[in-house]
Amino acid sequence: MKRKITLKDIARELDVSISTVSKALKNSDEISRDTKEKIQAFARLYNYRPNNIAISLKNKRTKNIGVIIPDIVHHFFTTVFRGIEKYANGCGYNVIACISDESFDKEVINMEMLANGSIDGFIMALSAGTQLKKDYNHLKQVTDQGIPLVLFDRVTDEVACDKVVINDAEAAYLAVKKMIQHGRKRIALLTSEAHFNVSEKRAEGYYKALKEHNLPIDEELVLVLPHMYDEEKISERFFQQVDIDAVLCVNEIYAVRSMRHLQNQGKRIPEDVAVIGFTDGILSRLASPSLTSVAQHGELMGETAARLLVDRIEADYQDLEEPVYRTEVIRASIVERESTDST
Amino acid sequence: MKRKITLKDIARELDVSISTVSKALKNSDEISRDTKEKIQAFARLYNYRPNNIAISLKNKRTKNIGVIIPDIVHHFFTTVFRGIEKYANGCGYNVIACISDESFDKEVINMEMLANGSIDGFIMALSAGTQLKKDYNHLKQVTDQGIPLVLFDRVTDEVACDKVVINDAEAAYLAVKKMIQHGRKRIALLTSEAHFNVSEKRAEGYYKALKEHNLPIDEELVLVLPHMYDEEKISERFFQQVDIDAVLCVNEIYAVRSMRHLQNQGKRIPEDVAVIGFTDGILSRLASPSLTSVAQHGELMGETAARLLVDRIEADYQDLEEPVYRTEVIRASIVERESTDST
DNA sequence: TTGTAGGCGTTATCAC
DNA sequence: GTGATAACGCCTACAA
Repeated sequence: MKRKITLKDIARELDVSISTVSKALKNSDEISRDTKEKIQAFARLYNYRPNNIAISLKNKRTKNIGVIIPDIVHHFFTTVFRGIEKYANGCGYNVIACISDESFDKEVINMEMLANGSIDGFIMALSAGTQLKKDYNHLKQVTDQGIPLVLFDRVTDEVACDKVVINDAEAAYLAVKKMIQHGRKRIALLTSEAHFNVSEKRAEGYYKALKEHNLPIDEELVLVLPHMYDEEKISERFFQQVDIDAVLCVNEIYAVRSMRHLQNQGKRIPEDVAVIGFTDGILSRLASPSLTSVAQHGELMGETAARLLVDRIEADYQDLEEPVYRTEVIRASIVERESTDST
Repeated sequence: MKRKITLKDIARELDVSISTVSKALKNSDEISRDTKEKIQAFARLYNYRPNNIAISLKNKRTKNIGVIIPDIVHHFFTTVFRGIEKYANGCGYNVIACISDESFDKEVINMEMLANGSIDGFIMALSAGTQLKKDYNHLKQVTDQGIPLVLFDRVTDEVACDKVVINDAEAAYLAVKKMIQHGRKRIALLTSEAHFNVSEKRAEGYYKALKEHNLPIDEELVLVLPHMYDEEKISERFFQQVDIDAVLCVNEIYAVRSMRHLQNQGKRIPEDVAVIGFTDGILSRLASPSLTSVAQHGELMGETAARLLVDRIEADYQDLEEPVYRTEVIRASIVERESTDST
């Protein structure tokens, strides 16, 4: 087992000083050709690699990005993560991932863990717990220390930082509008509890579309599903009770499940009921009928967030004066499949 | 913007030496009560946190684990990741994630990036590219340097290290056997190219079950799907040509797609054709009919891998002599749903 | 009880 | 051309 070799080791072996070795390996022209060649050959032979940790300490930058997401099982976060990873690796950054599990406490712990020198900046989506508690002190502490932060998807106005969001309200509006234009009149909304602020935005778009087309707003047609609790049964009962000809669901899981319940009741999709979901993931593609859905372009979102962050990290050294924060909007698009009327 | 505060800052402000501060914050009883209280109060006020990087450099351990997975969009890897994260965080470790994207080159680059001091150990599943190339030098280099490595799922005998696998062959065997016992006679296998060694194992179990029950082995019934290339069309044609009463698929995507093709041909599931998939993910649960599938217990797999790794990392300091590597087998189980005959 | 000094691995500055 | 020195932030054996 050959241990890691350091500059010091090389210096000792070759009987030169550490700084000579350092310079030689950087091909500095302060060093004679002979010495450089000797040192470089030796380094290659022993597979010398500079120690990242030491470099981090010296440079006060780690080339690591901390990512905190609420959940990794949801397709959307997974694709965002992938986008971040892709862009970050391209710039020579590693991605340190933490999962808050929708919990405020875990989010705080993870942030503190990473903020003490492990990373150069954060990318995160707020956990449900945090949104519920409306306590953003851990975020403020981080930004106060001058650590760049980019929020995506689940954001808040309370924290000054760069943000990446999708035009949730508008996308929902367009989806509902599309169904209305195809003659649908009784359109249900399946959403999750309001403290997930994206759900709120999507509901907003839903209501707006109804109003604009003079359709009555019937709260009976809106189902707010509790998080992780008996969702299946509740939504099944819901569909037995309401009389509808279309549904908008705030994620693809709800949408696929809705289709199942409706089909079990003998309804045909899309003839009797049209269905649109959010998150254009694998579920939407493989469902039968395949699901029309709002693509959130998670990978692009991740790349954008990573770009904003890296920009901020690398600019930080130049101007220290009151930064102007940006909010980038990723435009969602509707992918039409079999669960809605073809145009 | 209050910058990060260091021991040195505290020492200067309070006019004591750095080591006094260090000791006081560790509550050493070398330091007088008075001094300790003064220092601790000050540290709390300014929210002092030791710099992880400096500690890593000093201790030569980072409390980071590097995880390299081929893909994060597949449900299985996601759940494994989650398991790793869970266990690791519980022991105070962070998880640095890299995605090899099934590419040998990216795998090598990621490993090198992390091996230079960023992490205390690796957990990984081999990329398809690596399995195809059969070049494991990057893994050997890592283990040679004394960095602990745990392989999971996609492993190789060529590298001496801890491993976590599932009993793939046996699970496939049991799945096929179950279908045979229900009277199925013409059982197809949908698998992926052989260099994904798990596919090979699963095929092994398939053949074994057929042989044991004296069913003819008909290569016409085995479809090897190329990776990412026209999978959909190829499998559709396959189902049009063969006459079968059951299918085993090596993942849930294949399985759900198979059901669709079969249903489109007017076949009823499970009456006409029984279907079993691997990976008991959300697709299996939400498919209609819901899919009987082989649960790989990814989260448990991740936890197990993390446990092996942490054990190894923390033992490393005691005994340096030829370690005995372990291979843990996670037992897959069959989750019965609607796509097979109920017992 | 407190402080000094050396070291972790690297780089940058400056002297020889 | 080469080398000594200091510094990044922290820890600790040892000296005072």
